[in-house]
Amino acid sequence: MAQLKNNAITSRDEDFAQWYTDVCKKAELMNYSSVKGFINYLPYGYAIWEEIQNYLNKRFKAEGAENVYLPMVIPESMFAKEKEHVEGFAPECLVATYGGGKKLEDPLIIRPTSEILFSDLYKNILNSHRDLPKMFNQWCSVVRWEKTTRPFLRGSEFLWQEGHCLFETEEQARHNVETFLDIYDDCGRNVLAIPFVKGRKTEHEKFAGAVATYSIEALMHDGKALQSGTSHYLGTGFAKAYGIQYLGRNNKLEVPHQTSWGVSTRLIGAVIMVHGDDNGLVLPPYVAPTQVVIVPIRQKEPGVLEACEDLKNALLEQGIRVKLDKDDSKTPGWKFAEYEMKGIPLRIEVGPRDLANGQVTLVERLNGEKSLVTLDYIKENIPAVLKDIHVAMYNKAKEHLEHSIKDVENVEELNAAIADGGYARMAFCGEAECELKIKEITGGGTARCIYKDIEEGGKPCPVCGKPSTIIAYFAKAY
RNA sequence: CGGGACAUAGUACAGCUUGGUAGUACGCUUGCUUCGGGAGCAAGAGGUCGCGAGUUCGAAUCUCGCUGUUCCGACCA
Repeated sequence: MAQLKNNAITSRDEDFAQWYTDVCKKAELMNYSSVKGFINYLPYGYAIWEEIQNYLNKRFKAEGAENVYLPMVIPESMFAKEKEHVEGFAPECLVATYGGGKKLEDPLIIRPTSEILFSDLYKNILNSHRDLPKMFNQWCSVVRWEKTTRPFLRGSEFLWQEGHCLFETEEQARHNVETFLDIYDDCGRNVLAIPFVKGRKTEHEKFAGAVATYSIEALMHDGKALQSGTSHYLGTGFAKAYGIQYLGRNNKLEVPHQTSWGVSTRLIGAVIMVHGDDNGLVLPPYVAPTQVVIVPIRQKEPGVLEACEDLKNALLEQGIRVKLDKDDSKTPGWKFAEYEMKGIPLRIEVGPRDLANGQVTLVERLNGEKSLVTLDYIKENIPAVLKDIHVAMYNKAKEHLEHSIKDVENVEELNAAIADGGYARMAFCGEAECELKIKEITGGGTARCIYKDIEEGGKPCPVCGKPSTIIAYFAKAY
């Protein structure tokens, strides 16, 4: 383990991976549980997840999705029906084989995802075209027996939401896939201050059992991509395998078109790796569990705490998430460092010196800027300041993303671009074989998603020479 | 799943080579003084040295096995 002072973290540019782990631990987002590959989500980390949930739940419900909760286990016999799906997930399933001290005749698979259980549910409740569309979502955790785990990025168990919908027509289903991908994109733009590239996945990268997968892909500070959300058009494959049917407008049995979409606690990892710096976490204001922290200085002096409480109440009334730290066993300096580690967007320092002039000190986490402002200014302008910070963070991340994108035409250029970090756009035939070769040549570069389809007359694929059919974003990914 | 590193108090580490009383710093508790960038003094609490075998009169230290964490690959949200 790297040599660290007790409360210091590894420099971001010196060792990004270690920096990431340090931030997760020192900002008290998580710690390691005693179960291999499983983490404890600590209050501060979980609170970030709750902010994401709050935003998404509102958006989902506005689209007509309803929250449900289904069993966490799937009988093995039921699992086996959709062939591609099984092949994709079977290797990473955790299976319970004993119950009540007896060996189970039909072992229970801990859900790695719930397409099957939703299909089973829909089979039973769908009768008529009048029941459609059906849009169910569930917030839950899933288990995948990962070989390598990292906090929030890849865990044996992670928290997510999975929406599962049924539609009469392919068109409606495909529209739903787009709608929810856009909601995820909005969540990045409006809440996480993270810009994405988004698009369809290549055949090689798509979800096991899907007709088409779409994803949003973020760019981390170290130049690697992170798949941050997916939306799948499942076609009728699951419906057929699991016997979902309804009586259509024509009085004939029809098979519905299915979709599923999800984001996970991986988004927390994205926030850390997009915005964090050498002082720790930097949280975008709208996902920060605490947006403003008030630190009193010499709080026993008359008037200091009163002024703090007054400010706090004024901010609370405006719906701002504010914390007043009255713990006088910690010095202001300690608190400054602590709240910077935790990435709280704004800090207000309230001490007798400034207060005598009717002022307080306002400090921005993002750029460290300190300014002396009046109490009235605080009471009136914090929402605007938070918004400015959000915009600045989004723009900074967007500049990083856009600056990284390079258009390349052959494998040599692709290799160089990927070695530089960030995304490279290149036309190719879109076949899995070529993608695998590209991965080999570039030492791990994969097609993240498709930028554009080429209708006709594509240049020869740089790998196999067949006509190119797509232009894809390539990058190394987490 | 392969390759490397690591495992000693809540945290970060020393001690191991050459076996013989469990250490340091920070944190924690109590009290006082402090408070505008990780405070000072004083007195305390806190450990079956990851687990299991073996060698030995005696193991944190030597040997073997296991487990976990971490980094780099392969595989996947």
